[in-house]
Amino acid sequence: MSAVTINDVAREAGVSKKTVSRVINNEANVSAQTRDKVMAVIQATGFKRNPLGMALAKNRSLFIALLADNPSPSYLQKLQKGVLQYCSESNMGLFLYDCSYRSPGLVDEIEGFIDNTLADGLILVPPLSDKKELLDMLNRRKVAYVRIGAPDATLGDSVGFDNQQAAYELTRYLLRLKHKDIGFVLGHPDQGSSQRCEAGFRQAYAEAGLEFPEKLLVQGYYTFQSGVDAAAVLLNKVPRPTAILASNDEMAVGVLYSAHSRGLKVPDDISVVGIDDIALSTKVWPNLTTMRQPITAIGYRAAYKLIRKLQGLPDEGPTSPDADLLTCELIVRDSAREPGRH
Amino acid sequence: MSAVTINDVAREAGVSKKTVSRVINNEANVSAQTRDKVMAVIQATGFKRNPLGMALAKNRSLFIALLADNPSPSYLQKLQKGVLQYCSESNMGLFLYDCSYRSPGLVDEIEGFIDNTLADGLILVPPLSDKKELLDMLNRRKVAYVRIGAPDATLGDSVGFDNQQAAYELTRYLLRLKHKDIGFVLGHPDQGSSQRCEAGFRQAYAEAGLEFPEKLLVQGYYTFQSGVDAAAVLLNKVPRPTAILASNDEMAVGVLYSAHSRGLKVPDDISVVGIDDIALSTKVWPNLTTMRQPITAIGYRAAYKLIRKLQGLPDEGPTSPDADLLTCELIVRDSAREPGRH
DNA sequence: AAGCATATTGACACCGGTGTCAATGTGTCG
DNA sequence: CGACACATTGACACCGGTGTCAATATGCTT
Repeated sequence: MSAVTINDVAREAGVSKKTVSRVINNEANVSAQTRDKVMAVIQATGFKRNPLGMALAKNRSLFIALLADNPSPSYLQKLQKGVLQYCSESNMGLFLYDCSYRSPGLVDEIEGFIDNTLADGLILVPPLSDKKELLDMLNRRKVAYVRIGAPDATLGDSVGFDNQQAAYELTRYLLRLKHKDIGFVLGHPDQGSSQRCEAGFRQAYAEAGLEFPEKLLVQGYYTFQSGVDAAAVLLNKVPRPTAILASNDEMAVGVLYSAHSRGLKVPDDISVVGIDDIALSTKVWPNLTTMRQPITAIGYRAAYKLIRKLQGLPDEGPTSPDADLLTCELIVRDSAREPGRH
Repeated sequence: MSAVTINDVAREAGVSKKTVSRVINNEANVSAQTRDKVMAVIQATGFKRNPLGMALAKNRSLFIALLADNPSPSYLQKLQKGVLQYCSESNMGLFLYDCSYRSPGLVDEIEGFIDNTLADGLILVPPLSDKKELLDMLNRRKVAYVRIGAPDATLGDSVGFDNQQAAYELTRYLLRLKHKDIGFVLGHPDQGSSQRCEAGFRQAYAEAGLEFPEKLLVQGYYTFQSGVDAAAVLLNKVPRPTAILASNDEMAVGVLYSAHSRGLKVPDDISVVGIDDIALSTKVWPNLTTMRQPITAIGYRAAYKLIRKLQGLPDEGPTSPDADLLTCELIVRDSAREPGRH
């Protein structure tokens, strides 16, 4: 145990606790002489302030929590990494909490979690970040939070990326490759991102003056399995689409799997593309062509926003209104090419 | 904020704080009448005890931390899930801390983390769980921990699974399929598990009365990329091995990738098997034949052991000496078959 | 040198619980 | 009925910090 307390330091330095407190908090109005003396004792004794004592006194725990249900482990992993990074830099602890989006007691469960940990703030991962009842509870309890996902002025701070843009550009890329019959795998119907992706597909078709292939739009749920299932439907269509665009990479990998398992070659027989660029995307063969979402950067920025807010410090990041809508980037790899060059 | 404190409850119920404390801690020697009265007030007010106040008073934070560096995200994900599950059940918070095994300041960094969070105990994921300096520091600081990995009486509590057995059985499976030239991808040389795997390979060959193919033993590091690289070496051998066994699935997936990218068909041209059974193993094509390690169960049990110890309660799990060495199971999927049936 | 503003410091209460110990109340026994 | 064991309860200090405010020291003005 870090046995040495503020009292020990005070006694040793011959000053009051409060003065030591002033020194360790870098407060003004401490004479240089006193400060040096106290600092010397702190150095000598190896004093570290006890976060629990401080938390109790300040009514601020110095912990934040990452709340997630688990659509794509690979995505979460990257996000977590970014969050953790800023937490380390700012000496905040990160709690992890897994919950089930569909659980009926979800809001109560999370309320219990907050009571148990007194986390100062939360980072909400989709689909939790769209859950109105949850946000209501947090607002009522005055728990700070930052949402991962598209900005929505009515829902509070968020950091996300532009799904519509991503889907739009990716569709344009496929159209440019001369694909016309493109199958689309939608995301989870409850999540706003899914609708924005769809809007992006449609926008690209509209701009190209092509009719949108309504029959090739299949529901997915952002999971690997839903990608497999959606592909099973699309690959049975006659004529078969020459390319499939999934709303995230987790599903795109499912599509890839489905194609392989019925003997199709990717990209010779069919092109497959996704959105996100998760670790998984470069572990499958062929590597996935995708729109890169800066997931780790999003996690980092979300933690930054939350912690700065908790500290009462201004957000000193980029100040443009779109600063929290990070941009995507087309990553061309090996899973898509022009059709019919078999 | 959970505005209602123990003082409010005490005032409302007309008893002392201490009596309320007794009630919420289920202590003996409180009259039924008093208990009921206090309980009623607790119900009515929705009182929840403040974990920080309690932590400070008891000098126990009610948090544990999962310390990991990150060899295989998919593995960590599963482990984390098990740990989280027991934490939820026992109302403990779980901190996450990412660190780099190779960082020279690792031990100090972790010591700083402990000072910052006052975590009661740690769960150490390999390769951290084999790091002697780290364990020494934790012992000196009297921080409780449970290691994930093979039992080693000199290193403290651990939960793990029997790598040697896994590698042994998997090798036997390949030999039974009539493979003779099997390439082996070792794990990280610093980790005990890697040596145990190797021992398992050798044991299976020895029992079968076959000479062990020393030339087909290639170093890996438990990462995807190291699997890709090791496979590149093995697939260039003449004659080419008919099967490759990687010491974990993350590397096996790398092998799979390597095989695909040079136009080999799995399992027609070459069989590939791994150990662990992570989520990734069923997202690639073909699905990986592997030895299933009950990763989530290991995480759960590790959290159980740690938390029971912190609570001063006995470990009521299975009492056999091998209780913490969980057994593996062969999962036959599509990545291995008899050689030469092309 | 007196008068005043300002810098420095510490005493003390407080955050929300728990531990110790003494002060009661209650029951049993002789 | 007195003596004693034991159950019940509360007063108070304490865990390790921070906030408030008053006391003292210092510097500047006139």
